[in-house]
Amino acid sequence: MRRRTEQPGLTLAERKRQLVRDELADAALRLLAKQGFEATTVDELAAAAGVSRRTFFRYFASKEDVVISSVVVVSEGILSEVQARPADEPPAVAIREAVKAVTVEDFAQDREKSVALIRHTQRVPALRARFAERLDLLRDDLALVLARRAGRDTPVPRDQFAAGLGLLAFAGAMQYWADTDGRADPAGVLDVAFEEAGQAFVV
Amino acid sequence: MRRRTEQPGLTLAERKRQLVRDELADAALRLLAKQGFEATTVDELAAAAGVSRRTFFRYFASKEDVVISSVVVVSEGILSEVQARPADEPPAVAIREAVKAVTVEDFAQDREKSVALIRHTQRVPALRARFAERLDLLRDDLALVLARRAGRDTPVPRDQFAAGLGLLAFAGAMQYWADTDGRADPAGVLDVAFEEAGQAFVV
DNA sequence: CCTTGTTTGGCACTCAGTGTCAATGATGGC
DNA sequence: GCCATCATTGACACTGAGTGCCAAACAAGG
Repeated sequence: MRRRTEQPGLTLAERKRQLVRDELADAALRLLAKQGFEATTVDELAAAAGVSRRTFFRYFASKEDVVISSVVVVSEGILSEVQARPADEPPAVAIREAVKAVTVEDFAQDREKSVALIRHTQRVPALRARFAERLDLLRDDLALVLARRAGRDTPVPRDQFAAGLGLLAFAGAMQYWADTDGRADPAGVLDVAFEEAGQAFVV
Repeated sequence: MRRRTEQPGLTLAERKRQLVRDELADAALRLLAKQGFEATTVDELAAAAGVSRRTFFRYFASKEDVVISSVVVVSEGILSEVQARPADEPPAVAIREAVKAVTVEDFAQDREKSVALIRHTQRVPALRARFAERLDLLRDDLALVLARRAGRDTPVPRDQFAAGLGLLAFAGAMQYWADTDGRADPAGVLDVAFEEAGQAFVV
């Protein structure tokens, strides 16, 4: 049976697993920057991390997933942040502040890497597609969270649209931020993006 | 050299090509309904249309494309409709009416097939992903059209958000319409969807 | 030390997607 | 009617993603 042996709440095996995952993701980013996404095979990705091809697919479901995995982490962060915010806050504010909380800490960590990642996600068609897919799935989850905040157990259209527009603002802000090479203030960019998004259909 | 031999503006070769395309798409829809998307191989798709596997890929770039191709047609329709509308019309109205013009005629044509197509596009993960991808690409194009309508030659964030929100409304309306088995009035559904979308960030 | 459960690598396989080439079949000029 | 030309097709071979399966290596606890 699994046994807790460490304080951080993770077993040794789990931390080892995370180590391999990180190594795989890092190696992927490196190779990607050097030779491009489609020109890099899974074999190379696995070899660069000192692991077999078969093992690669035990950590990531697809080649795109190595890159997109960090987006998944951010997604989950956004979801729980929104959940944690006061229920009487308007959806736009809740989403904006949730995104702010997650990304500001995350992007400042390693700006170069974040910028590179966003760039690839925009420019490589396969990655852009996967990103769109992830945002689409996240929209559903986010709509559900918004519904629950409002006391509903199933989302109404407005929940869907609020979630969707919030994520449009999020993606737009990320893109703009990457376009400034990460020099702009993330929080400020997000404020502007959400402000603009709110005006999208206003005459 | 290519010669025009018919009035409709299409050469014989082009119409033959369209015929094969349609046959392929029809066969795909049939097989899809019977055995599901992932359980159907390209070999089967090609065989069902009486064509070789290699030829299939000369008509569609991927397995998903057979299904998504009709979305591409609608996309192009929406783009040119928006372009054709008066430039002083607010973006929300222009997009709404453009979508209305394209879908109402298109969906009424073959309601059963349209509903089935939307359902598959929602339920099959691979198709849903491709749909999200297409909407994402369409958003860029639509933003550019909106920008040009307003006298800009490159989109500002608000163009992006207006395009994005409009497509959210479009997708939401399609989904709702399919959920009513195509019994609801498409134009009415679209009006409601765009109205709701406009309220997404309103307190 | 032994047992039990997990991780790993190797192998084989299916299937999507692409390049190449030779055969076929229109189409247009003569 | 005949020939040169260009597009379409099918066959073959190949790469690369993703999966199932099994046996070896490796922890961990009793």
